[in-house]
Amino acid sequence: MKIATWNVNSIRVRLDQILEWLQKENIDVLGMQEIKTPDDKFPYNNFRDVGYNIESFGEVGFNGVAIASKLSMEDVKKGFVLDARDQKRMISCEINGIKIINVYVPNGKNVGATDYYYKLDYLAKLKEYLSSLLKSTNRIILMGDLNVALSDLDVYNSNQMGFKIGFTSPERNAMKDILDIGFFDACREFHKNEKIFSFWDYRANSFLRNVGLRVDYILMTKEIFKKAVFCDIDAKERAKRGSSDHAPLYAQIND
DNA sequence: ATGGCATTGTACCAATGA
Repeated sequence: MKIATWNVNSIRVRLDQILEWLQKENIDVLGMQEIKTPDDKFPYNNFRDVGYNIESFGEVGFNGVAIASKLSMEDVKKGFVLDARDQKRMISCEINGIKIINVYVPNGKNVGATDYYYKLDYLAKLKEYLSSLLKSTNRIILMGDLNVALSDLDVYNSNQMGFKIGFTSPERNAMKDILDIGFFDACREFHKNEKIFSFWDYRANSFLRNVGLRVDYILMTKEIFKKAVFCDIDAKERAKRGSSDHAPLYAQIND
């Protein structure tokens, strides 16, 4: 099974690029974030036409998540009590007996802002949710834009990042707490000691200068990770004209 | 130190992103 996650920054603008990539890479399951489209305007049929089941959980203007899957999705869940602002940030389903959770964690705006505490609260509640889930299954994949860079290897310049949003100690600790309850950071496991990024700002030629961050993840429980063959970031998609500011991540799991 | 760019809605600008 080939799984992927991509912060697409508008599903409507990126539709052709997404469909092309899905088919080229033969992706079975794709979690998307920042679709920026309410469900009544979601391009469902474009996905169905190329062989994907599609579920979305969107809202007007911002946020929004979706899952496209060639395999049938069971127990689709949209909206969780953990979101204090009731924004459209999480969708989950079960595919081949694996619980797949697709999440778009709040970015936090500025360190110390109310949005920052909303983000920390969200991460804490996400951990609680995953902890309770682990009592009933050890087959979980958590994918998405977690908006936190874990280590020095995940930022272009750790010296300049210490007090910036996405790299403060409380955020990184919240993320480590999630890993500590039993998740493997798949991309990092396959790229030890390597600077790898999944996001490059549109501004200041960031991509060409490789000024990036790794804030997108595929996390797997041990039960799933031991079947993983690779996990990588496809920066070629970020290089394309008119792309999202995030690149897709993809992983292969052999069953 | 700031803004740099792209997207959205209702729009000729403000809000959001990270």
